[in-house]
Amino acid sequence: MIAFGNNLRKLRQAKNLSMEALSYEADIDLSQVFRIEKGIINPTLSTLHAIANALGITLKDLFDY
Amino acid sequence: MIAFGNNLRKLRQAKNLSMEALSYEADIDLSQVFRIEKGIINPTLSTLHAIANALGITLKDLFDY
DNA sequence: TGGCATTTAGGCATATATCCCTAAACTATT
DNA sequence: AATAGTTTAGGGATATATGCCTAAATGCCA
Repeated sequence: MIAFGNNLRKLRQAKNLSMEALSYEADIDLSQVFRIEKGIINPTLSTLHAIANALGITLKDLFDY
Repeated sequence: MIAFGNNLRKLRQAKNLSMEALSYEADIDLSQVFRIEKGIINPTLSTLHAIANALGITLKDLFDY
């Protein structure tokens, strides 16, 4: 989960998105983005899907690390 | 979520595993496997990770559909 | 047809993901 | 130094994922 969070941060920063911008695009709460990147929580598939969409990538690519 | 469930069922059957066998290997409840394949619930990353491991594939491959 | 494995179904309790909130800490940039 | 943007942090309420249980329905093979 921590590995996934690190990868997400990398992907987000590569698109020059702030956590707030990503949370807006994905329609998930900023606190969730923070906790997911930190590996504090264990996101659900729907949240992962929303994040992938907001990043303009597929779920498959979200896990390509 | 339903699409993911259908794909999971395909992957599981391709390995000739029953839901019960997969639930045992992944150490998750049989009722969860059923509900995930049916798209009734929204699994967490840790559950998805356990399923991928039990299938002998990566998370990336679990979402390759 | 009978029995066995598998899938489908639902109820209940517990853990926790998610949302909404406030606010502090950190990082530029001026 | 001061302001603005961003990240980090945590508390509380609600929704729901998960585990455990029982049992019915379905499929399959002897």
